[in-house]
Amino acid sequence: MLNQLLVKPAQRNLNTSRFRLPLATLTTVPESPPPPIDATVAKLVLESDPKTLSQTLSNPTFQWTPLLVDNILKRLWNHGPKALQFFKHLDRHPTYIHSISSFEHAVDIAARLREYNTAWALMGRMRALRLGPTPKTFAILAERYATGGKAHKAVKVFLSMHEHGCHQDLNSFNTILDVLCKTKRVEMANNLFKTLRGRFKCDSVSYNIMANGWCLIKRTPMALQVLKEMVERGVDPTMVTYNTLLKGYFRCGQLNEAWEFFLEMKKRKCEIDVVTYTTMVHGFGVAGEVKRSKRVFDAMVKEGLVPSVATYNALIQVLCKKDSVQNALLVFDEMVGKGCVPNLTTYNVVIRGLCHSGEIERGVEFMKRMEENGCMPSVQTYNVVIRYYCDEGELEKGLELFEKMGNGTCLPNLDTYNILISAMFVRKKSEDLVLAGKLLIEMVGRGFLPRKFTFNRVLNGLVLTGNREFANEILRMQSRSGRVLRHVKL
DNA sequence: TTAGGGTTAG
Repeated sequence: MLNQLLVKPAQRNLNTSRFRLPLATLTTVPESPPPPIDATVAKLVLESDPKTLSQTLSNPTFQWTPLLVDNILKRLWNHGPKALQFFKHLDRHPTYIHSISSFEHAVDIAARLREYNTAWALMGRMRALRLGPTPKTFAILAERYATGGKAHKAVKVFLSMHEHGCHQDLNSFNTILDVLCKTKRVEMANNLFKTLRGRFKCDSVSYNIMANGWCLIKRTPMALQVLKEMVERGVDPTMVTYNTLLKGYFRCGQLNEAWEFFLEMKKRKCEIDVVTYTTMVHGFGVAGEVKRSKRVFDAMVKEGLVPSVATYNALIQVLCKKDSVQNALLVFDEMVGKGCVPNLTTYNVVIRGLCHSGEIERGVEFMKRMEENGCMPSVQTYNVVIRYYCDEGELEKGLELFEKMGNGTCLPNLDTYNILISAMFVRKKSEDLVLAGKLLIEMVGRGFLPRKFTFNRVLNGLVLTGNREFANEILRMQSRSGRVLRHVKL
């Protein structure tokens, strides 16, 4: 098993005679069910040589459409460099022209890799083709700057929109406020809000975004202040405003205040909605008040409101965490019985619950079940199961799932690599450390930056297990990547 | 991709 993994990605899956066949032939291979075309092409891109990729993609067998290209980019999401390679090669195609949404995916991917120059170049190309950039393109770039720790750049992006041929309006202003708030730069958002709220004629959405921002950083009094201000300025609070504040109280562990606020909402004849109830079910439950959580759920049904998938998910998670998986599964069956279709989150919550109570195999069964029900396991699903396998010392089973991800349609992400690399230190075996090194190299190649801690840990591990040569190889890779993370002397 | 409720460890 380990040996298989040690093979470089390019050499993996060499049963690729299928690969060279035109796609028309591929569909006749008696394999059931045939993978969707975007999965096939994504795999082809992953395993092909960058030098010949253009030629491969020029094959007239491929019927490129914006939808197909978008789906391929989504599949390659967790292999940014390959995704961009694919996009750029196709950009040189003699007849096909990328759509706005494909460009926006590419901008997103480039900015996530912190290749901001590439992102700007793509936007320049959009403009040259008269496809944009659109307000959404700027929103994407701003969000990537903000999540990459460059909030000031995000604001600059917004302020410079008009210079790139894109008009600033209230929507784009609200978007930048939201981006800053969601990345916890609430003070910065507040400054921008105070400075420009007159110019953009802020509406309830703007105030709701700010209130939510303060709640996210647990400063509920400031959120109340926003509520007060909006009323003073003649902007009516909405259900979103109230639900935001309610959630804020729960986030701070202020259960009594949350309850009082809920009663106040009722007293003022607010049309308490399903979001209000979901917030309550979740809030009381995760605080350990399972009975109260269930009571709220029952009260909601009694009042004639229909629980949504999110409401069921909240209750199921609460039962998994604070009660028993058995009871959570009863609720799962109940929701299905009532015709409420479980979604990805439902399955992920149940699978985590099962794994946490030591029933990993049942969790894996649920993975099969979700697939049968047309809900494909996500990278989070895999990560949960892999993590619990590793915690239980079943590294091989975790690696088996990891292999399945690589072969199939759900590429591993940063978390997956971190989980597996950490697991490689448990047995203190030389071969495990070598595998950790291979994983480290692979993740860097896919555009994920390991933390310094991870780098040093792997290097130290390799040196201590006598793999000095390999440790040096990793160091060379590290210096090639232009980042000096080394704190270890070999 | 203009706002609020479900997945992220005890």
